Amino acid sequence: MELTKEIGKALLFWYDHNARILPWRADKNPYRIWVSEIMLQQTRVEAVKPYFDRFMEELPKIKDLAQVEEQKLMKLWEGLGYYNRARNLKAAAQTIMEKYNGELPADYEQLLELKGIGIYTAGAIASIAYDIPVPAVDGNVLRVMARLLGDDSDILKEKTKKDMAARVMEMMPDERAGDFNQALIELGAIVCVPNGEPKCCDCPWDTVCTAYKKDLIGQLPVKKPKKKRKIEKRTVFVIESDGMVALHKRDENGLLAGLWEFPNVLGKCSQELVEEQLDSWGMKDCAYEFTHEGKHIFSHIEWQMTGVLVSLDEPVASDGLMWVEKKELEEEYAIPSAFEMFRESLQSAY
DNA sequence: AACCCGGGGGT
DNA sequence: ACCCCAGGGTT
Repeated sequence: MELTKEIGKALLFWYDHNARILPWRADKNPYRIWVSEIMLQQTRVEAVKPYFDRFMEELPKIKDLAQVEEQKLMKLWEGLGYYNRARNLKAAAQTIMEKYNGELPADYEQLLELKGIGIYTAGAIASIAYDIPVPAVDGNVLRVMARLLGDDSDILKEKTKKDMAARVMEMMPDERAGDFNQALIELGAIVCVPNGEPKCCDCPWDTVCTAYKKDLIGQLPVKKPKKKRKIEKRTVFVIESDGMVALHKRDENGLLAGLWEFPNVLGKCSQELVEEQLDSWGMKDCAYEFTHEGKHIFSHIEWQMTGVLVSLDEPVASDGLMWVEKKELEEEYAIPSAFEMFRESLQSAY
């Protein structure tokens, strides 16, 4: 089907009357737009909101981000997931200080070279912050375009993304590239939704949408199915003594890299295995109790966890364990959400 | 191209 | 249980 600038303008008109008011839409500050785009990667608007303002308040300038301590950075990101996004953000900030005089470059190719900025994000920043006419094709746009065109290509394929980007450019108005890209995304987020019935009656494209006309909305877009999650059983130890708790720093590579956790081991431990493990930490014959079972679901792994609460008369120095005050734990140490449920057994330990 | 990387909300 | 989300990096 033929896509025209007129179709694009109709969407822009709709956006002008329906755009949500969001913290990062208050102005066109490139730094704010950059941070918001990174936070929004694979993350819903509602999840980002509480993090964004706090982040900008703590690190108002790119220079602040370039100099922030790792520990503080992780604490600001705690619970948001995909923690390498934050590390890449800092690395890119340092590059910007060194190479670009502290200013985010107004150039698609230069943006693309920065860590954590891929094809989508480079397009989003270039268009939204600088009104450079480039596409910004995310999951929303792919869904909207597949339906608009009645296209059953696998939207996860790189070729499909490239083709769709070219089709987007056919509609892009001569001005307001950023608003147009955001309009496409906005349409996908609040009208042409993925779960449940899309609100086609509210869509500015109801008269041109191929999927709507041919009643294919339920069958588009096409995505290759993903593989199943693996299940991992773990035993998690909440070890406390005198207002302090033992933490372990995760490996710098892999899942939840470099974050803090309650010490834990693979597998569901029997009493014997629990005592063996405590023994290896030099906590022989101490009081402990099994607390609760819980699960945490990641994209590709499911943790089924068993909690063990250990109360010691005094902290014991053990290899790989670090004792911290409970207050420090809350204010300084970033602990991923998977362990959230075990914080409560810490409360009840007093 | 396939895999890894979080967490939460909707159905 | 399964879907998806303002994706990017690594292999």
